[in-house]
Amino acid sequence: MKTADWTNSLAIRAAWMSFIGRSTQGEIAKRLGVSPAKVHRLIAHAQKEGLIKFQVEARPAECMALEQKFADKKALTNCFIAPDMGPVEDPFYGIASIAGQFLHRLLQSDEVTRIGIGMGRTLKATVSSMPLMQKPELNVVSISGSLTRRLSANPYDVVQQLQSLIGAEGFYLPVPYMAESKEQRDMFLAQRSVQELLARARGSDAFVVGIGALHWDSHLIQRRLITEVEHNELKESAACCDFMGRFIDKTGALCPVSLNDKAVGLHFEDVRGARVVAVASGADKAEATLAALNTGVITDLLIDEQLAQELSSLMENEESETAR
Amino acid sequence: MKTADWTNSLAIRAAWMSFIGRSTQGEIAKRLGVSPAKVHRLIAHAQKEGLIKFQVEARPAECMALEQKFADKKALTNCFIAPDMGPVEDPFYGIASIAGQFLHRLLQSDEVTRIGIGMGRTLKATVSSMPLMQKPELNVVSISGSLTRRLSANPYDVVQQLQSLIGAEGFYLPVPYMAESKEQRDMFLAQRSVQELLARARGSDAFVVGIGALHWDSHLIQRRLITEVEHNELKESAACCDFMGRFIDKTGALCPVSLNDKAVGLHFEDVRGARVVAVASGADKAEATLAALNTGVITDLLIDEQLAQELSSLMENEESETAR
DNA sequence: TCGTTCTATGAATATTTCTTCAATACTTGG
DNA sequence: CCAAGTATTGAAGAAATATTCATAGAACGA
Repeated sequence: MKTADWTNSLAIRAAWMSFIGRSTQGEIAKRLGVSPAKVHRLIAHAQKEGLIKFQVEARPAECMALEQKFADKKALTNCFIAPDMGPVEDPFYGIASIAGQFLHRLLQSDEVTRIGIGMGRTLKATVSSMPLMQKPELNVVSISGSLTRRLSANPYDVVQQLQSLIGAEGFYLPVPYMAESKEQRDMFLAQRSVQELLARARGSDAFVVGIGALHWDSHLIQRRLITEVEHNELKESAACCDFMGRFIDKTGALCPVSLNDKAVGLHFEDVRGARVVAVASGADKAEATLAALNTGVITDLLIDEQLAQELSSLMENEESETAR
Repeated sequence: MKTADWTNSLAIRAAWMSFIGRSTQGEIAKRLGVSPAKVHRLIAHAQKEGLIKFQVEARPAECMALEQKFADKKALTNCFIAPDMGPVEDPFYGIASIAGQFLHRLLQSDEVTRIGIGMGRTLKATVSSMPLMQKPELNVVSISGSLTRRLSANPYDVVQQLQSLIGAEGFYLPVPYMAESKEQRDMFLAQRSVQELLARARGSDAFVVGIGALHWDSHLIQRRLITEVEHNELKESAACCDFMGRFIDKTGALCPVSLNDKAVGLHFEDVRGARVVAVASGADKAEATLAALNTGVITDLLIDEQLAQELSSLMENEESETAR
């Protein structure tokens, strides 16, 4: 056995003894014939490798109450809220953990043979926290262009990652998220290969999408996916959400902006009626999330508690406005 | 909110912050506004409630090598070996953890709508370590009598536990594991209800069974499921394994003992060809496990490393004998 | 072969987690 | 309403875990 293998094996064994067997590192050290410090390092190594997964099989009552509320008011099949954990190293880990589990279950079930995947940091983190699984017959397809306008690869693309995680086949859409113009979009859409990929995407059994907020620091701006001119146009309109590349107002209606003729990916109307899982996190996504929910296409909502809190109060306002 | 609910909610939140958020108990205490000692107690509480699950997504190379060997030599679909963790509080926890995960996956998949369940400590521990899941449409059926000869309930019966874990319907076989005599067995089998239950059991998509070793301290003797006379008869024969209530020798053939006309549950020939998952642990089960494997009905084997080691050397012997 | 650099190790130490203990609050039976 | 028992609490101390540091050993280039 090679040294690296042997070290790894030892690390895994130490991890088992520590987490499953609940032995102390001292006991493990004695049993394995190494120093306690080494045991600690072995376990730390195994953790960094992502070999060890924790799972808390419950959520605080406050979260569950909000889940119920959202599910009722917005007719959701499922709603899960990751508890707020204060300022931690990785702010996505909570939502990623809960969404990862959900997605894992969804993909295990034999209902899904083809899954359409969107983009975003939260989605990326979600897939990172999923346990290994084998489901080679699954099709993983991109539902939106996954390049920047400069045609460089988008670092938040998750198809690749999910594909290799489950040993499945992946289909990218090698076009930008947003075309430069309506004409350029039509040019992309005229391509046979793009048409085929979009048709394939449309035929998915389930979709997993992120929700984009519109702020100056949102990744659309930061990553130069849209120009400042386009952004100003958005600001003039009532747009508060980028949902699947379309810009909508808080009622979930499309806004009359030129950008709405530039997205290359699937339209949210293309997925209406299918299983649509939305994953989002951060209180600043509240308006956007409400807007996306109001399109009525989302069936499953996975968010963190901060967003949930904010969303809850926004929904209160929405109701009192409607009542008036 | 009631006090108990609130405490629980707090415990769950503390658990999230500790395990998912990786905060120290001190940080959590500050954030939650309680003393560090209380945080520790909250987390300990959540652990005792079984709300926190650990998972090590890998096994040492030594285990995987043995898994491969067994899968090849005995034509298994799956083989998993739980790493040895030395003397720990609960010696079943390792195998239970790995078998629980396996069973969880098996039941998630839509292949299984009815599952036949055997008996035993290892099986009991396995079900205990399974995560909560909802699958109310699943049928859980007992494949063997689950009472003692004195018709008291058997503490190792797992149907009840699995049933309530997944919110499914459970079917017991309200007869002893072993009848007192062939005649008594026939009397039980003549009962309409028993026939129906056995027919239902036979129709299962998958079976999960334990493997019984024959020692003086085995639970057959200890729990007075057989008499000393019967046991002596077994000793005269070459029997080394109780597999689904039938006594077989190391080649997997039925032994000519009167006890083999007394089991009330399904015969292993009834399940041949179906998915048969065997769970066993402990080096003293090695002969019995080899015997059970040699019947050729087992498709999936879940054992611990001690048993695997012993089984491996027994298989070496078996081969050299056959070669002769 | 030698020297340089980088990595891996265990002892020492700092930090965190867990347990004990004394004190207080909360039940419960009279 | 009171008293005795029981459960809960935080502080303090014990145990375990994590980090630092000095050193030894391997890997690489000359």
